[in-house]
Amino acid sequence: MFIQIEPTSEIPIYTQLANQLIELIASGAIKASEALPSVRSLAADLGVNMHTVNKAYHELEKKNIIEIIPKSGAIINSISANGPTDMQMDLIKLHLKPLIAESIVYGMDKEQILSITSSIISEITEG
Amino acid sequence: MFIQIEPTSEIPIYTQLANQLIELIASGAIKASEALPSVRSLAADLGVNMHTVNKAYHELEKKNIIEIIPKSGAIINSISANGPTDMQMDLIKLHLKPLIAESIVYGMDKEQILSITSSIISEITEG
DNA sequence: CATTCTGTTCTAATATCATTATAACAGTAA
DNA sequence: TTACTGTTATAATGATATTAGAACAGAATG
Repeated sequence: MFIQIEPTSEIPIYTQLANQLIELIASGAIKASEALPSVRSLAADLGVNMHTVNKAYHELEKKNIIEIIPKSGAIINSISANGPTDMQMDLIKLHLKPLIAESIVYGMDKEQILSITSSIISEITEG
Repeated sequence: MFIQIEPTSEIPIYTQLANQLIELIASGAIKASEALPSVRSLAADLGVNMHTVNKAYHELEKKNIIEIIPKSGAIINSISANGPTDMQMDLIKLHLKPLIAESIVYGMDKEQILSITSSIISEITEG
């Protein structure tokens, strides 16, 4: 499990962790029905508190990305074949919009924005 | 100035404000060399504290989107003709990556992601 | 020149969030 | 039965976010 936490980042540790787990799933490095490490073991590996990891896992569960089985562990849900739900789509757009607006203000045009988006997708899916 | 603040949002007020100002600039609703309202008047309009607006303005100044002239006011910088600086580009990518990874996990493919990105750009630039 | 407006700075209080630390509990797996 | 699991509870600490009030000094305006 290749995860790197930066304790001094302005991004909360549990968010960094959730984001990196999402990237690992998106890349295929972790696959559906596989189990995530226990909150205690991952916390020990990363040098953070158990509750911090637990919080990250519950964030992923809220997004329907993993399923937490009480007193047992967490397993990864399969990637939706139907695409995102309306709610998922709305949240993605909500967070995407300010970033795109910022890109425009920085002087990027439509082609440039689509180009870096495309390159990030390749970066994730092709490693 | 069409700005809507949701006090109960999990997104801090100063971030909501900064984001909406960025969108107004990206859309052309506010143009370069125009002055932003004073922190006191905008705070009164929005029903928030002066310091909250001041914080939003300084966020925009850190991003080189506006220039704050001490004891005078804030004016909007012109959109960069050279495109983003390396630092600006890196930050955009850093924040874009987890969103794109999340989209992939939700079952979106490359074309769908590029499609909604394109639609958001149109939404911003064409109103 | 005097008034008003401006951002700046300071202190202060409150609320929320993030993180860590222990500890105990109850279900699961070996 | 033993070890491991997520759950829950309490507590403390530090950082943020927000509001409030006040004073200061430069800028704009009449």
